Amino acid sequence: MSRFGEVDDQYDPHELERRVFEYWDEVDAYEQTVEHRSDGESFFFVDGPPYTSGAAHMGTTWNKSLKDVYLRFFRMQGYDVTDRPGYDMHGLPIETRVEERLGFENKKDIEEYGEENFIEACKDYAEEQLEGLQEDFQDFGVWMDWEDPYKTVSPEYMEAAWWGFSKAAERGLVEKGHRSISQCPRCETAIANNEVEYEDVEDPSIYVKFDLADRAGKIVIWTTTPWTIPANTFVAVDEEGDYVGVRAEKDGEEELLYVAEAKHESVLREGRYDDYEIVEELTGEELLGWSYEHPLAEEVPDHVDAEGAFEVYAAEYVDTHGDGTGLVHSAPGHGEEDFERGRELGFPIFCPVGGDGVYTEDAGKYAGQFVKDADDEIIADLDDNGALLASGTVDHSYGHCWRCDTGIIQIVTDQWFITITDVKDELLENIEDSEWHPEWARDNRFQDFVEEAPDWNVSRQRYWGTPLPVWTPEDRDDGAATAASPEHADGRADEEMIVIGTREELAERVDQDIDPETVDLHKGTVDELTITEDGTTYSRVPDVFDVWLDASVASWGTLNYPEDDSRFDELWPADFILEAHDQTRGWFWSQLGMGTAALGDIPYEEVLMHGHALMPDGRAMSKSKDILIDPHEAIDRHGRDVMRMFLLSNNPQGDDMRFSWDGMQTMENHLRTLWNVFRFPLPYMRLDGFDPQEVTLEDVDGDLELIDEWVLARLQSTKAEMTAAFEDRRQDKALDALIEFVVDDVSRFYVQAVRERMWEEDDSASKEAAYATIYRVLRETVALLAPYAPFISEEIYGTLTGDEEHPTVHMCDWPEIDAYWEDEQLEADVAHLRAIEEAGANARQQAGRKLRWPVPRVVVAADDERVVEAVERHTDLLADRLNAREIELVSPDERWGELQYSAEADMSELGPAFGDRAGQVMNALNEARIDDPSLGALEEAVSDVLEDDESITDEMVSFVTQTPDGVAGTAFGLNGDDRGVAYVDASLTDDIESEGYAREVIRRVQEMRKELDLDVEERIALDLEIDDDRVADLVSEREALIREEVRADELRTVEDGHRKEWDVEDVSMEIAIEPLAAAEASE
RNA sequence: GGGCCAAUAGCUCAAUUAGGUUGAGCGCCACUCUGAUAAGGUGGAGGCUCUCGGUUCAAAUCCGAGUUGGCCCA
Repeated sequence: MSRFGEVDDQYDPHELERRVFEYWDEVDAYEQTVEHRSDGESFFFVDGPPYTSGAAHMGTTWNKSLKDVYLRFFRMQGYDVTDRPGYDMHGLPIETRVEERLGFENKKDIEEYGEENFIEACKDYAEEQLEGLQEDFQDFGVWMDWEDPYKTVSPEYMEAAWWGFSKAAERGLVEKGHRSISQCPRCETAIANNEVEYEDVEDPSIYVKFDLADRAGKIVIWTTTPWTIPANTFVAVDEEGDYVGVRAEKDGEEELLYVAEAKHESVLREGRYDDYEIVEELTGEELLGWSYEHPLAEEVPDHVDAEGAFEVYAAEYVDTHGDGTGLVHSAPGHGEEDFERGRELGFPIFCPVGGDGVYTEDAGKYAGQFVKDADDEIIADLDDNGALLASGTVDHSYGHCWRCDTGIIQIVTDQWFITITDVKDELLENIEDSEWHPEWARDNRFQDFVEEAPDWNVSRQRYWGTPLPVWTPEDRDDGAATAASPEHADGRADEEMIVIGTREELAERVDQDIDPETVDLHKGTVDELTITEDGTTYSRVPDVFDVWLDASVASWGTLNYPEDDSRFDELWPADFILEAHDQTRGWFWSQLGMGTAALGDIPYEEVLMHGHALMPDGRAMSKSKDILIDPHEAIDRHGRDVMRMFLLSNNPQGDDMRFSWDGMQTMENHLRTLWNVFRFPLPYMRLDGFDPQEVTLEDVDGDLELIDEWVLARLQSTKAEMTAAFEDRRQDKALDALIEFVVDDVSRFYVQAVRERMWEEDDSASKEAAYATIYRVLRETVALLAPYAPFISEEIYGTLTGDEEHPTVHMCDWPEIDAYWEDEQLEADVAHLRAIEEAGANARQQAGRKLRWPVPRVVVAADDERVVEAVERHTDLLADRLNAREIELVSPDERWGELQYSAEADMSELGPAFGDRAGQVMNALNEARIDDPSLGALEEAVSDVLEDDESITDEMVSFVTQTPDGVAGTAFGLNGDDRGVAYVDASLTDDIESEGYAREVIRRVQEMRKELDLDVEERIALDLEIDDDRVADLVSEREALIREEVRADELRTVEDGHRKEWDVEDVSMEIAIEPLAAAEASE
């Protein structure tokens, strides 16, 4: 780009972004930036891989924008940043999508289609989705290594998963277990607890009476899963709970029922008993050992038959005040807690249900039925058997498969586990080694989650995943999970298993001949491989890994470790990761678990945890319900920089972000302001041939004016504030600081103040100083903005620097604070002056005097010395900004005449002094009006509310001036504290009217010049006719001023020019102008 | 059902680690200004600080119990 070249009049994000994309491509901006930092200190960032189903939504967009802003920031700070993006491409979600595409209903369809074909289809689908995501991310302006993303389906990445798992196995943390798990009966696989999604559904709610075997009466249980009754093995009670025996009467018949004392009324109400009477009070302990009869003993002849079954036992999971009856039907073949307790009690694990949710032959009468379909029949049978006390329905939340939305069932199957509960202490210690933003996410939420976490079931009975690298002896049944295999009830690891860690090891040990360089590790290939050692042949366990395991190894998978071990030692663990809060149960957790199990360490040092993107009305976005804001629409409406700025202006620490079109518009306005600030000095610099390399700020130091020094001081404190905010991981606060600087300080104040210097036609030191100042300000501002809005920053940078600096702004260093230009006092001074100016403008408006008209004087009544200092040091600047002929200062210990006073109360003083009457005293003080600002006068004015011995002290009040007639006054303050009052004396003199009218004329001529679209330098002839003779005289006194300002070389009658009638303060004027250039050119 | 977080102007958020008369930006309305300006300036409307209790002379702030939303867990 050529320096100070012509730029668009209007900020046009789409055209600009298109140009910048082209430019980046042309100069290999990304590659050059990476190369530029290749000698820097390493910074290891790991990308949490998005799942490759569906397009980028606003949440993903926010996430990637956050990553981009921090990676760019770290780069600008000099780090050599690892920025390899990743994609999570295996797993059930993709399988279900592909099943939908192919019209499959269940696993049988897949088997018929062919496992290998299905895996191929899944791979194609994932790659297809990846392309879409990748295009989106690039389109958002995110700079990562798009040429070489890590993919969880690549051989080297799958090897990283194998390696991690094998390290965990070496540490004895891998075992095959016979456990109660959540099973999706449609997908026919176990799913992890964190894949279970809870939804409100209507289920049966039944109360069942179990006949006691060796005594009179019945115990009553409650369940919402009638289909688990066939597997009932025992009933649990709370040992310390209170229970009652109730003699209940219905239709003339009496029954003796045992339930928790706290629940007896509600249970009897459910059973619609006519009357009842408590006949016995017992503790849970007294119920222990009571035996009962299985209510479906005949229907399920193969039911549990073991010593001690069908008796009452104590269990911790019983609550005598919760739902139900205080007696809990327990089936170790189903529920997780039942299973644990059943195993403690040494019961066989009876689970008459297969992985597809269909009852097996063990279920007797119900064999072959899907369990949920059997509920009605079971309820009817219980009723027939006289065991049903009540039957209804209940609305409650029940677990569903996260992908296909099928209700899950709890069954006991064989699964492979990483027994992270064995290293729970280590996990909790490792958490301490990580720094989280926000802190509470680690100390409360994550720690709680880890403390509660059960062993990690890593096996899935599916196809599209990383195969378990486990081989077991062929003659044993270690295959896909089968229900009910009581012989494995101890659930310990198989001593004879072989766990393979790398492809090389695989090639060495398998019987078949394979090439480790080219072997694909998916099921299609590895299922065929066997290992024969010491006369035993081992075959592979057919399961694949839980997809969370894939992502859990990203910290070394990103480095292609173990295949490539060149960087692992130097880089691992990750310096920084950044994801949304749902990842506490996901990636934050799986990485901690895997890192600890495999290497004994947490794989990341710093976590930035952001929230979710919500709809403008606060609802969660949901693609399936079509409740969403599409990032592409946001870009279409406002452009990429604006969308990024909006997203990045939100707090990234834990809080959710509400999308807002207003917020987007605001950001566009800010960028437009920046654009205007940027393009304002360009024509002047171009005209004067300003060369920032020749004329640096340091060269013009002696010619800098106060306002220049001030804006430079503000630039230093803005950099300090931004750097601190970035280091605190609050890029939103950093952006706020930058916007305030650009919009408030540079655009509204500095540029307003220097424009006249830039208009000067002759060369001047002051103009050069202003050029150098604004150049430095803009040059550093675009560097500060670059991580947020990389496109507009690039264009501005290119226009400012031409070929003199880096090819791209993103190679710049993060601007450092230059102590030389720091000036806190000046910043504070100007803050005071701006407050006074603002008050003065207000007072002017009250007095009906426009800024264009000078006023004879402005009186500043200062409340404190700091204001006095500021005004004394910068009187001229203040007079200029307020267009006042004179500034008069009234110091704090003086009074300006003709003023009245009131008092403002300070509640922090009144409170302790007056107690509960403080409010009353405050009101009296606020309403008081006195001529003399003394405590005595004030006390007199509020004497009604004061008691005899009470007085008002200095600390309690501050006096406030009341505006006298003829002068308008407005209080000014800083940070909410009053610092004084600015009074504008708006009286008129001939001289003032002369200048006022002259300025009115100038402004109208300027507007007419603009209407003709004249160049700034264009000379004109001016024709001015004013009806009012007095005003005409006043204006003619300022003829020279007018001619200079509007560049009127000639004052004469204009025949054919641009002519207009104006009404100025009720005086009508006729103005005509004509450019002289045309005439000159023709001569 | 449990845990964590949030709740302040129409919207987004502040309110100085530890109570003291609730503020800003955006949006809206009116007026005004304009040779960088789809800008700017001034004013206005808009708040039982989610509810109910408690502590205190005094609570947006501290404590307790709820309500709503988000996430997590069961």
